[in-house]
Amino acid sequence: MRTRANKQSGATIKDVAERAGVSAMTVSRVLNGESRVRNETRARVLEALKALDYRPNISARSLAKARSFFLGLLYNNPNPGYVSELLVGMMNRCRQAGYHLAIEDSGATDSHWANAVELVLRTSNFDGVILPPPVCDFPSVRNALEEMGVPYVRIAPEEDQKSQPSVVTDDRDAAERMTNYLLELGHTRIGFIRGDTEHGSSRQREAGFRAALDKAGITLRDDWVQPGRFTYRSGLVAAENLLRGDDRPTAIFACNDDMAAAVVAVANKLGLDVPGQLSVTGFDDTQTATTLWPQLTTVRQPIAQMATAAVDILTRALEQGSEGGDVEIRLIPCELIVRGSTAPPAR
Amino acid sequence: MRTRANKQSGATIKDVAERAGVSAMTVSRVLNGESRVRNETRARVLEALKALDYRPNISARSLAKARSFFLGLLYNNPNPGYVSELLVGMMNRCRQAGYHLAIEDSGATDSHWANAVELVLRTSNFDGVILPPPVCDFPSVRNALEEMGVPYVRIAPEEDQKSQPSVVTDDRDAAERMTNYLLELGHTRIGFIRGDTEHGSSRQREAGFRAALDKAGITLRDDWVQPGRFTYRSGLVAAENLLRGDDRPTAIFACNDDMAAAVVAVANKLGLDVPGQLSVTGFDDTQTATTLWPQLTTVRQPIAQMATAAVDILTRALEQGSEGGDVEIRLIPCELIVRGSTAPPAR
DNA sequence: CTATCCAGCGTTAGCGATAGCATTCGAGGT
DNA sequence: ACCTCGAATGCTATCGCTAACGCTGGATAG
Repeated sequence: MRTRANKQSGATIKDVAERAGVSAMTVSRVLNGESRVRNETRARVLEALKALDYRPNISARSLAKARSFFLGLLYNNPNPGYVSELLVGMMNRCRQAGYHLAIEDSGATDSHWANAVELVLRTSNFDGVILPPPVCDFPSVRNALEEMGVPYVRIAPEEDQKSQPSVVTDDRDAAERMTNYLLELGHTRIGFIRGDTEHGSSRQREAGFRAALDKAGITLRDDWVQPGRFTYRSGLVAAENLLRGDDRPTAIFACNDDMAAAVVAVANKLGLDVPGQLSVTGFDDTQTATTLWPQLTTVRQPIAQMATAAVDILTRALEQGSEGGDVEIRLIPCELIVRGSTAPPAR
Repeated sequence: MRTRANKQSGATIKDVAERAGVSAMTVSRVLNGESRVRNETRARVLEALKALDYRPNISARSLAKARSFFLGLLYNNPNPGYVSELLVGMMNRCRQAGYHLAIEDSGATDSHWANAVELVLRTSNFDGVILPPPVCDFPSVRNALEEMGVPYVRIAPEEDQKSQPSVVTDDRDAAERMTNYLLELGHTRIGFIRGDTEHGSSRQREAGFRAALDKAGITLRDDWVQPGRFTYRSGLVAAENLLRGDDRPTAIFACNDDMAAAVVAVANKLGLDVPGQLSVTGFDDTQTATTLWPQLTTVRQPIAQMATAAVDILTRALEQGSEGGDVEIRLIPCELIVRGSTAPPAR
């Protein structure tokens, strides 16, 4: 007889029942905090539970309940800081909700994912799946999930925001507020560095930036919008393009902190004082933002909050089953954080 | 009847068996690539499998096999880059080995962990657990695991390296090699910035550093060994202590890249050229090392390799069961990476 | 005083898969 | 022709737990 599963003690619900002088069903009821069990009976069961060091067999429970109590996180985010914060937030909430979190990754993008996802789901029985950016916008992944009938939440998706449960951010609005802040400081010559265009948030941020300039009646010069890929290195190139020559912007809005850091580096190399001669803003409020000197004015996304919200939405949907009412959407607003990298333009 | 578990298609092994005109047992055998099944039969089963879009129910399999096919990663590492790389490495290997990876965290340290770990294991049935640093050296965690009879591997543990399966690094040796490299460049005035003393690797690195100096017959000045906590900020303080005044070291060995970056920042502020007037070395070869200018000479730990090794060791031990032979220890050597932050001392 | 109801608990029947035999069937030995 | 043997496959009993329903006895209603 193989006792590997229950290791040493290996007390089953039956053993507990026997010791407490009740049926296994009653023990199960106590365990699940369920319905009516007399207090005295409950006490006896609890005593037996403790005495035998009972540990429920999750597989058996899952089988009977037709639920695995595992949520899957399908991620593919190259930003370790982001992922890390997300993970911690999710884990905490999962524990509270009685779920576990399993993670699956694949370095690939979009098309390669269909197979990976199918494979994963074929061998996992997740109750639900969480899709952070950019995976949340991969059609192949969403198709696979829908075909297999696996519930999922998306975090900060760009498309179809309303059709599926998701946690959405106001990237666009935050970018607009950030731009307004620069305008209020007196800047009119503002450069922009894009993020990876595969990320929806990247496009949102640009949209917000443009909207603010538009409303202020400022025309954006084409050569002041530079491509970037969220990496420090891409930021260097973009910054050099923006800052060479004398006819340069007095402020630069970079789509994330790493690229903003690159701007600061280039400015230093060119002998431009930040923020005296050049204001720089980032996005995300990662570690980089405060590691740098001067510290970056940036936009903070409450990542942990987004993580818990995602778990909440998903577990709630699972509890409700399919009768569940509306598609739940939760908006988590970003926060503008002003630090030392911005100032009024030199006159 | 609730079909929630198997969602739409919901074909069970029985359905497959029926369609293929065999017994469920035979299907199971095919699925597990097991023993003798006639080719023709196997083909029929495979066809049925595909036709019905069969997906095995992991819970049922786990129950019958007394194995969950889930490994738990208990982590508490504040370094997102490290964790992230670890995760990816583990996930890939887990997938290959037919396991899933579940993660559990708790912000707490040591003592607080006992409860957390117990709780986790009580509700999870992990087949085994992986302990990266610094959790691998928390006695409370190890005790809990041993009491519950859950197999585990440790990554880069400091204590009891031989008594339990683990993946070990040669931090000490690498630190010695790095120091020798500085000595060979001609440095004799070398400062050192410690890491978090809770991490075993931190102590190992210091030991290696001291050993190299010893062998070279160089006496280390007490005030040239500064405390640090692996953070950029702690590096700033340490660097200022080391570099103020004229009687300063010509090289600084920082226990990780972030602190080395801080040293470079302080040097720049003081107008010291790196590497002309000051050589700086880091450890870990994180993103920081190459983001900086000049790029850091550092030590690279093959984290992904350590991750896969850990999974390998654990799964192998699980397959073997308890008869398994020796405790498996795998050494993953570090690599010295020379970049631009080091040079011979100015004369 | 009897019918009704429900809290409190037990019984039964699976959930979907696999282990451990039992069974079948054809090949080869004597 | 009978027996042995092993490859290929089926049968049955779990694995540990819970849903669904059934039974009991006392409180309540009429």
